[in-house]
Amino acid sequence: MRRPTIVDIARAAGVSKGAVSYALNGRPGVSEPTRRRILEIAAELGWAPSSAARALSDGRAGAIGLVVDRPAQVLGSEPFFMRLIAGIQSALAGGPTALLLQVSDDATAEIATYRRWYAERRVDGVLLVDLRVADPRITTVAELGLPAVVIGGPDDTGALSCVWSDDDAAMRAVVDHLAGLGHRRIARVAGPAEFVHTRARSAAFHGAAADLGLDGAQVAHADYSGEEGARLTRELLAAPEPPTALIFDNDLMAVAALGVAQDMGVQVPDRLSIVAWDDSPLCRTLRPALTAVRRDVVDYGEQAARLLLRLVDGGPPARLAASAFELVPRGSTGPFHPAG
Amino acid sequence: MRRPTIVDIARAAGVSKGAVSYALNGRPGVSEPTRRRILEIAAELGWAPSSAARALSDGRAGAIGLVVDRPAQVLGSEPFFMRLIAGIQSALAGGPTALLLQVSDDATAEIATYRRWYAERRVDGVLLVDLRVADPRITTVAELGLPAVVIGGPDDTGALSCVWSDDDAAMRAVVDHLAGLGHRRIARVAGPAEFVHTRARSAAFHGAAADLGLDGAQVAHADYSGEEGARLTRELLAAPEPPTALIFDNDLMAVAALGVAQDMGVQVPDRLSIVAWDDSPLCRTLRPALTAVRRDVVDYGEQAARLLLRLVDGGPPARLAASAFELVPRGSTGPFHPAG
DNA sequence: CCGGAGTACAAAACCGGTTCACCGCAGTAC
DNA sequence: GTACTGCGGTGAACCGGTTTTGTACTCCGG
Repeated sequence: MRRPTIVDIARAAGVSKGAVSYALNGRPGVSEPTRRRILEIAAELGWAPSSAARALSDGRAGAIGLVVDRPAQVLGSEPFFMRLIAGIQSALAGGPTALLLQVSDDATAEIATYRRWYAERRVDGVLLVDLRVADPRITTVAELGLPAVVIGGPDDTGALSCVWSDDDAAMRAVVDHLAGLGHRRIARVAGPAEFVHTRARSAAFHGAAADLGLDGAQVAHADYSGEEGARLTRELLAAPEPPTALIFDNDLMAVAALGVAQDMGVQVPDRLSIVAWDDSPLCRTLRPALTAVRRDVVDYGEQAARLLLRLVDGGPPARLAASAFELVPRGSTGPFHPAG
Repeated sequence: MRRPTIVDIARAAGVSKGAVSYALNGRPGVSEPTRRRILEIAAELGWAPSSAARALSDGRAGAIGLVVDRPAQVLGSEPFFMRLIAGIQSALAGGPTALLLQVSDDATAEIATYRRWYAERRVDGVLLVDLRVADPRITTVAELGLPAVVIGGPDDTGALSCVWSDDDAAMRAVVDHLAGLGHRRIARVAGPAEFVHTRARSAAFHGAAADLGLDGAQVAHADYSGEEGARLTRELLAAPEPPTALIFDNDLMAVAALGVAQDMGVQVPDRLSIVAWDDSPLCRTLRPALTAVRRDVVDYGEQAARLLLRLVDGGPPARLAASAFELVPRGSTGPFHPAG
């Protein structure tokens, strides 16, 4: 049962290859009856265009690429990526474009992947996630002329298109929320400082704290692991004047903090408030449930993929703001009660 | 800066296309000096073979496909998939094969994806995950003659190759562990019954319980969400003679159980022991830390991808046992202490 | 000195599509 | 009646590789 080609269709219909191609692509050049006959035969034979042949002929790969550069361990516990991918898919669904995924282990390999994909004409464009400060990927894709959309930004993206989420506004909402509950000493346990979104949030954090006249605002950097989250929480709480509220860059570190607080006999939320970044089923499920900053990650990915498709199609570059963050207050935040 | 083709190389070297192809592929047909010259020029020009042209010519797509068919929400909170993908990647790393990923929302769409990938010659083979009872994918890929490796099994895989993990032995280890701590009434909160691995674990669970003469063994099915995990835990614990140990099919439901137990004033592990399936950073991080069943998921994916590559290369079908499960006892399991 | 084998390459066919150039024919304008 | 136009198609070139076939030349034995 060989896979049929347009030659098979042409033979069956008694026309030339070219006519079949016109008919199948809905272009002028064949009469209506002929077109119908060809389409019928194609359907009957179960024909689908060879992606390789089409790619070779029209110079389109029919695929976009995404490289995710985080350790496998971390990836597993970050709901963000899978939801992002689901969103990308929904933008691609039904269309002729597929998603090429690469999970990398270091930034150099990631760059090499982009170069290889470009050289092999495997992708028509790429999505860049986890933007770093002075990210070499920016210059690489620009140099190659490879269409790209940064998921993140809008700073430090060079001239590239991007879809960004307003971390600044979200962070201000969080700090407002905590300050409104009476907190004055707030600490942030962030991801690696090399990520642009980490810096953006830290800047927003300091800005909001300054605006509100909060004195004890401090930032500590971790690697998103529970271990480091626990360690930093312990250190912060052991200080002479410990913070009364902590803002974490992911849910896992917040979970670790919950455990540390329990070990140290610090009641949450009465003696310590906790906020997680990016809401997740886990945040909802924990006791106390975690106050979290939610955004529509699926939509985020969908918008990025859509923009990339337009870009590949020759559309103009753009810098889109994705749907806004939303603060979801839950049991892990509350007024500070010194006496427990 | 056009991407160089072998014609460019041929012109620069003053030889024919054919000679360049021979040289680049290390086949006889060109002299050593000529080969060296060609390779040098190719390197200098930064040449890489067009995947489309190669695919068209040798009938290989240079890619394998994976369809994951779970709701985006669930996917995000299951560390399994990302780690599996990381493993697949490490088998593909350095080679000429890429990974095509599809996140689907229903089984019908998944089947359609396989058919389309086959018809478009987009992939050389596929990986099947989350095997279902009487899974239509099995017959589909068999009918198409599309090389496939089932990640799961070894039952219900038809004639397909598979890489499986010994859920039976793992479950027996868990039940032994709990029985050794004195537990007699054990319940299992499982994933959907349509998954083969769910059934396998349930069968093993009942088998182990029977072997040990445990009377109160029961299984309840959920959808992996915290909500259902919480609901079923509440129901189970509200029974006249509630189980003293619960085994969950993922970590999120176990987290929910922890919360419910806390709400009901049931101490873990003194009055209730909890076991999670597939260890995760979350299990380590929680207080109490969750006793869990660990397996090397990255290796699992790597083995599956390797087997598929061999299959695509004409290798014989195989049914491989992946690296074994390991029970990791932590604070969530212990002897039953009626008096707290 | 000739036939046969082997070497090192050239030339062309092929994979399965798209697209361009051309062509016969009917209808129409003049 | 002729020239022009548009329609509906054919045939071939082309995309960038691989593979097959063909060929010029060298080396060797007899």
